[in-house]
Order: sequence, then structure tokens, then C-alpha cells
Amino acid sequence: MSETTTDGRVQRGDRTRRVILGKAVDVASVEGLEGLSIGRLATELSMSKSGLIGAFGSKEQLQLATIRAARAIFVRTVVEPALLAPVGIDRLRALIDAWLAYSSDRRFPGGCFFARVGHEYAGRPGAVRDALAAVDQEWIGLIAATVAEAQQVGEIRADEDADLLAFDLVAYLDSANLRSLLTGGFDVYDHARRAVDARLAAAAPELRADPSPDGSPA
Amino acid sequence: MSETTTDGRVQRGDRTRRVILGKAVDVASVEGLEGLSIGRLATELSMSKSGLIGAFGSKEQLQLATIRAARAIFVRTVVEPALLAPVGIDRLRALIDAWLAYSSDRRFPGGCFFARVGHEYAGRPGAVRDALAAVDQEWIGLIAATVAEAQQVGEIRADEDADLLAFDLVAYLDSANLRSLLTGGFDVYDHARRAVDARLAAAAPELRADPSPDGSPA
DNA sequence: TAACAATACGAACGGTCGTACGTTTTGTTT
DNA sequence: AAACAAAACGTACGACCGTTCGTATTGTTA
Repeated sequence: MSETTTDGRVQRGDRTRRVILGKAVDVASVEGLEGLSIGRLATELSMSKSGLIGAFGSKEQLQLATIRAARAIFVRTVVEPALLAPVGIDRLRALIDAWLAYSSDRRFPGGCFFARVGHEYAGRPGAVRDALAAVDQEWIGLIAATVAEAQQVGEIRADEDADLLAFDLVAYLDSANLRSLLTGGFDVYDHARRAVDARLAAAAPELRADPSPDGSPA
Repeated sequence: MSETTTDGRVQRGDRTRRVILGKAVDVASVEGLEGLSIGRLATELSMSKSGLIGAFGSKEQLQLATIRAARAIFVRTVVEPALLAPVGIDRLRALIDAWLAYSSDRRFPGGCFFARVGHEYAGRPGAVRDALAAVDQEWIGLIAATVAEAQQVGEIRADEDADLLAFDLVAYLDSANLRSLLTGGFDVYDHARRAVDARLAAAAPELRADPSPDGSPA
């Protein structure tokens, strides 16, 4: 049963959905998920409003699908390439570097998609907010887990709180993203890089072994 | 000329404008400056749409006035109380503490007004974006200037880059604001506090003076 | 070929948006 | 009291919003 039948009809529908979402993520990264209007999207894609909404059922479903599509792009652009780096501090830096490139290269025209729409729905309960909160938690959780891995291989001090360190790092990234968009300049990404470097240097294990419980240096 | 005549008519207009803006900042902190609709605002204030828009001329003027009103509230809530603290690290901490209270107490129902609408317009050139960028720069500049003052009184190491330190601190605050709204919890403010403490501890001058070029304390 | 299913369409719906115009009300100035 | 000025109103406008309905088109299955 369900022998991966490639029904040409649903196949066409899937393709349409992909095309729509490709445009939707770009629009939403600038105008937000509320400003993402059916009519405008339909016009830009040269299709009918009814055809477009018919592919998703309702605007909220379109919004949720847009979030999933943006997440997939984020994973492909930031996470997967960074996971090629070896476990430890290298992988952590790879994630951070990939994120900075993702933001400064304007993978989405409005900067980080999730920063834009996250703030849009942060104060409004509902399915959209929940979905965005989940993605945000995934991202911070990934950073924290990567920090923990680096601790296990001894590249980050064991007494560092992984969640705290993840909080700091993500904060630098988000701040750079916003300020770059606001000012139009890119210098602030260097601020973020220097902040990351300093924070990771502080979290690095002491090179000269500190005095053990008994028998200490002169 | 212009002997501070208190014209009852413009006085009434000013009062109306104040009432409108009082509601506008609250609405905009949740729905954004775009979602701030004339009709809804008029309904909530039991006045006519035409009367409301007539008080400002256009929606963009209303938006700009709303930003100025939010800035005034921010100055009164965060900046002015903190400026009572003595120059130096105390004043810096007072600013940070006041900001955390301003955010976690939900002085605006949607959290920090400027985080919400800053992201909304960060990617869209125009007068609104420029106004928001200016306020943001004011705030970061104030933090940086306060850091510089603390350096002059010897409470922060002179080799710290004031702009860099300000960037880090503001990043912690913004991150806590967003994540608190997204999750509905307030634990993340403790993360921010611990991040601030650690960052300021790292920026504090060494207690045991290192050997200075000539004649220094034993 | 006939019956069925999924997609996309055009047209229309009620509702809200920002704005403009003319009128009424309220306050100030001759 | 008369003339004027500012504020607030009611009404109406065209544009767009998300959604619904019936229909044509395209592909699959009997």
C-alpha cells in the first residue's frame, strides 16, 4: 500500500506549494507574517488568490507552512554545513560563523527570518507564536548541546554553564543582525565576532594546569 | 509675542493627542506600528476615525509621534531614574537594572516597544526606520558613554572598548526581552543578569595592581 | 471511454484599511 | 454680538483584506 505513487496531480500541487513558500519566506522576512498578504503574493506569482489560498486552506496554515519552510532553509544554510565540522569548539565556531554569514549575506532579504517574525508574534499567543518559540528553542538548544559536547572533549571549561554560554552567544548574533539592518552597515558583525571570541576565550580551559587539591605550586 | 497663551482649543487638542498616544504605544508594542490601525484605535478610545487622524495628519505622522511618545516613556522609566545613581559602575548597573525592570514589568504590554517595532521596520527604509534607528543609537550611545565615565573613574579597565562592552550588555538585555515573551517565562532575565555580572566582572580593574612603569603600591 | 479526484480559476462576499470633504461644536478674538 | 479658528464629527470613497462558491482544467482510476 502507498507504494510511493507519484500522482501527477498532487505532484503539481506540491510544486506550487514550494514555489509559493519560496516567495513567502522572503516577503515575510521583510513585511512579517501579518504583512504577508494573499493578494500580494498571488500577484507577484501571477496566480489567483483563490488558487493560492486553496493550496494551504487558510492564512494561518500558510503562515505555519512558511515558518516550516524558513526552518528548512535555515537548517540547510546554517546547521547542516556546520555539522560537518568536528565535534567540539570547532563545530561551535562553525555554527556561529555560518549564522553570521546567513545574516550578513541576507539569505532572507529582511535579515534573519526568525528575528523578524519572532518579535512580531512574541507578545501574541497562538499557534504561530508557539511554532516560532519552538524553533527558537531548537536553535538555542543546539548551541547549548554543542557547547556541552565541547566540554566533554575538554575544549570548554567544565564549570561553564552551557545554557548560559549559549544565551550569551545567541544574544551577540541577534544583536548584530538587528543593528546591521537598522543602520545599513555591516561593522556590527565585527563587534559580534569580537564578542564571541572574547566569550569563548574566557570559557576556554586554563592552559597551565591549576593547582590540584593537594600538592600545589610554589 | 507668543506670551505662552494657553489657548483652550489647542490645549484640548494636545490633551487628545496625549490620550491617543498613550493608547497607541501600548497597542504598537504588541501589534506593531503597522498593526496600529486608525479604526481600531478610534473604537477603543470611543472617538471617530476622522477626529483621530485629524489630530496627526496621516498614519505615518501618527507612527512617528508614537515613537516619540514611547521614547519619552522610556526616558522617564529607565534613563532618568538611573541618572540619579553616582557616575561610574553604579550608574551603569542602575541603567541595566532599570531596563530589565522596564522589560520584565511589561511597562509596555508587548515588552520593549523598541525591540518590537525596531524589528518591524529594520528592513524597510523610510522615516519610521530612521527614527527607530536614531533612538536605538541613542540608547547604545548612552550605555557606551556611561561605560566611558566608569573608565574615567577607574571602575572599569581602561583597555576595555566602551562600544564593545555596550554592545554586549545591550545584547543580553534584548535577548532576555525576546525570549521571555516567546516562552512566557521570566527565568531568562536571570540569565541576562548573570551574563551582565560576568561581563562586568571581567571588565573590572585588577584588584592587585600590576607593576606600573614607575613607583606603584607595594 | 466513463467516473472520479485534485488543482487552479474567476467572481463575489462582508469587512477593514487610510484618507478626504463638509458640517457642527467649542473656544478666542474683535 | 459678530467674525474667526481649532477640534471633532459623520459620511463616503477606493483599495485591499481573507474567504467562499461554482466551474473549468488536468490527471488518475474503473
